[in-house]
Amino acid sequence: MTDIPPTPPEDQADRFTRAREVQAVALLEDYVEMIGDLIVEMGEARVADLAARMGVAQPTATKAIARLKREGLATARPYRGVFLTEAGAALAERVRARHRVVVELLIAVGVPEKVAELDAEGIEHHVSDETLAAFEAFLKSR
Amino acid sequence: MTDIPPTPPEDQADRFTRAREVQAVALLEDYVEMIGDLIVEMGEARVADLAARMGVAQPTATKAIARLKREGLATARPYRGVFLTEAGAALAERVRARHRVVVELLIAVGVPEKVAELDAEGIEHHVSDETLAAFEAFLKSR
DNA sequence: CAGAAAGTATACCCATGGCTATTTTTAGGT
DNA sequence: ACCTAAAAATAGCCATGGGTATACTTTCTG
Ligand SMILES: [Mn+2]
Ligand SMILES: [Mn+2]
Ligand SMILES: [Mn+2]
Ligand SMILES: [Mn+2]
Repeated sequence: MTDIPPTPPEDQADRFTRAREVQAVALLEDYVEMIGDLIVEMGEARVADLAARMGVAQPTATKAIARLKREGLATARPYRGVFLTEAGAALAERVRARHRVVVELLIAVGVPEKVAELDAEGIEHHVSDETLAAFEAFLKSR
Repeated sequence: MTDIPPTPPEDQADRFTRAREVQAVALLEDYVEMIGDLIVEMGEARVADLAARMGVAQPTATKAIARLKREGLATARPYRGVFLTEAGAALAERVRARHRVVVELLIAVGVPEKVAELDAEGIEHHVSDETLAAFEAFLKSR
């Protein structure tokens, strides 16, 4: 009869480490998605519009764009708009698709639409590929 | 025939503002939950154990405890353990219950248990009371 | 009960992501 | 064309949350 080995602390720590890593990219994900939206809706992504939609001051958006550039997700020419790189556009597409699935799943299990939209904005970033696949399977099989 | 009024930018911004607010309390929630766990399992919550389980260096845990004290969620006597206040214990209980429900819901929609545990650690903080209620109703009605 | 080991606090460092105030550039109107 | 208004960049501030290195207590052990 073997005892159940107690979970070692560093294993337990993994989930927190993961959550912290996710948090670090969450902002980038929301920005690339929003830049993509603006380009589609407006033909271009201006810093002022980006800031307004993200609910931050304009210099905050400018700094976020600087980070996107560093990460190779966006380009920008001073006083002109912001553009997505290949990588940025690809990320935006994945993020947009995941966002949709998360909202749909929440609605499917009975969350009111408005609330689903609100909560999904934070939840989405923590949804792994495996969880996303499970969500899609669940939605299909209803 | 009225057009559908386009969502004003500041409304869109609300969800991002909310996500940022949630993020600010997420760490506190995980710490109080873990402090509660340690007290139950070990009889006391030591800084070193807390740090190990959270996956951070010891001074990082010490600083987090300072913040918990400031927020009225914990007390601590130097070189002795950490304790929860009434408010801290109440928060820990709510957080623990919510965590369980989120994990169960993920499993219920087909997410593998291991993955559910991982993803839930981040997701839980973004689950509003309304969404939590919907999750509970869904789990009950299966 | 003295010395060593372990645990904790403290002092600094860094990056992120908010902000306001100000400067610089671009765009528009007369 | 010029002047002005709007947009964007820059500078400088703050809090948070991560880290190392080191000092200080407490605890254990011979
Ligand atoms: Mn989001
Ligand atoms: Mn989103
Ligand atoms: Mn958590
Ligand atoms: Mn948790």
